[in-house]
Amino acid sequence: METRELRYFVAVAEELHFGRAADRLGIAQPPLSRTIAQLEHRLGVALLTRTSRKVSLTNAGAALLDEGRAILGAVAAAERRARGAADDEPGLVLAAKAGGSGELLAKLLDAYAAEPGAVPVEVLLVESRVHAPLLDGRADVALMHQPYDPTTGLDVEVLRTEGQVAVMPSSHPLAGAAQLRLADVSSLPELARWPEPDGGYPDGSGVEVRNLTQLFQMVSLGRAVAVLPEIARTALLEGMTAVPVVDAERVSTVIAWPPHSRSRAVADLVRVATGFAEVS
Amino acid sequence: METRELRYFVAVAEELHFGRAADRLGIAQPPLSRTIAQLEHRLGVALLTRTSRKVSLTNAGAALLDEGRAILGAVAAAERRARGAADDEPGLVLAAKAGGSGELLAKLLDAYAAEPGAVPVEVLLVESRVHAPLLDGRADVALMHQPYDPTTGLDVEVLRTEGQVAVMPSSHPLAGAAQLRLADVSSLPELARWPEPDGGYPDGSGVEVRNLTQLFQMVSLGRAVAVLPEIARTALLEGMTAVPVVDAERVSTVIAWPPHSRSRAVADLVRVATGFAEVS
DNA sequence: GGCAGCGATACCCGGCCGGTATGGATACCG
DNA sequence: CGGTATCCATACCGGCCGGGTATCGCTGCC
Repeated sequence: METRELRYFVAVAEELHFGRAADRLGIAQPPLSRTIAQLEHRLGVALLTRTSRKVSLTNAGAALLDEGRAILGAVAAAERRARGAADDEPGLVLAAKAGGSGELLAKLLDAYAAEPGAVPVEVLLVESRVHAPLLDGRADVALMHQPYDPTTGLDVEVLRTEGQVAVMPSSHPLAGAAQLRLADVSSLPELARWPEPDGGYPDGSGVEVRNLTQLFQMVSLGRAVAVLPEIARTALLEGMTAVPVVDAERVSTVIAWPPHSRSRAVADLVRVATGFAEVS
Repeated sequence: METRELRYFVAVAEELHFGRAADRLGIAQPPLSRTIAQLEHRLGVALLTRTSRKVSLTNAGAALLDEGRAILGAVAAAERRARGAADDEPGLVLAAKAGGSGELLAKLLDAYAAEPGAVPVEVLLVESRVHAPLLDGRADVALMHQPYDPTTGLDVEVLRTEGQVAVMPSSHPLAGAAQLRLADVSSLPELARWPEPDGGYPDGSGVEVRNLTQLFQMVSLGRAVAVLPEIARTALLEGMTAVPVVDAERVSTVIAWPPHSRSRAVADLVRVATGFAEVS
């Protein structure tokens, strides 16, 4: 199976339309049809069922779509990393969620910079989907949060685990409580909504926010409530209160890297991170 | 980058010899040289340094070799799984180390079989390198042991963690001890040697064994000593003694599966495994 | 200095990838 | 109910590229 075939198949499987897929690939439709047919023939299984009006995936097709996407990502990552490794380990790229664990990040960078043999670390701040830059090779390491960020296909080490707090305006009826349960909060109409992995928002009446700055502004305006890791306490603004949510799932801050990364620098960074996470 | 190019590059990088690599690939040497040169040109980096007497890897080449092997494995796995998914989820293949955690395995199979919607489970017993069948698609799930088996690039759940014991002939001078430290055992000349991941054996004077049956036989013959997870106690033969090694690293039995495996059956099996591991 | 080994280069051929034109099936519409 | 638009498959053709053989150039080594 060649990556060309895989690219073509993924395009068709995503569009479920040969014409549009061919368009997206920048080729004509007939060669695309032919290539898919050849692929199916060589695999010995049908990947798509097509009537002349509708294309849909078979089981085998669905499986191949999943794996194919991962493979194409890995190929892109391999190319990028091979190019990057050419100029003698020029530095690391660390991805982190903007506004995430700022203090931990700062400590990590400082501690690593003090290591003998440390290389320059570039920080790549992303709004969401922190794992994406790891999978396509734009970053070498990432700080992520379980269970929020998918860590599938990555190697991880847990750095810190913490409970969660409900962050709300100090004027909120629940702000006086010593502690809350998830049920108290989850049904609130002003519960802020975060983007799903696909970029859309879940249903609900709360405001839609994309990052912590927006959220905090909304909370301080009295228009939102959210459940966040305890560390968010350190960033509270005027007029905001945090109340522990005792039965909320515990959140782990993890450091993650792609498997098969034998880079000395990544190994050092992970060691430093896990090392000082224990004493702090 | 096409998988053909990657296959060719990996062959050359492993052989460090264009002629032998071409032979292994079943093609002539000139097209191979040309393909590698094209790949380097497109990537914009040198992957190999060749004098007319010696071929060696550059940094970029070493990086690409690692990732390339993983990608080729993933491609093979994708093909196999696509073929497998064709006949409507015919069953699961579970890989486990032969003689490993037999009792846990039996309980797992029983518990899963009792689940509603359970599919037939085929057990693939392997001598070593349990992760290999997962990576190339021959198995869907595996029981592995951390830190012995590499779990890089896999998703895992820990099932059980246990200490280790030194297994030795009852006649051994240390057999009377209530407990031992690693230092007491690691320097023994009769310490059995296991294959490394590459199939070779480490240096030492102890016997070379390939599986538990061989090892136990050697121990009962008075010719070997080994450090094993506690569970090995249940399988001791006549004339063998197990003594706890208090400072040995704790060993975790984990259930592992390839990332991006959305199969219902795998999810069920993992749930069952983690569920009863807690109560047992 | 001759020779053996190895990778690079030169050149040719055939297959395959991509293009255009067209066919056949199906849903939709007047 | 026939016409039409849409969409995938088929037929056919041309150019590129992947693979082959022959050979060159370089480098250790006896």
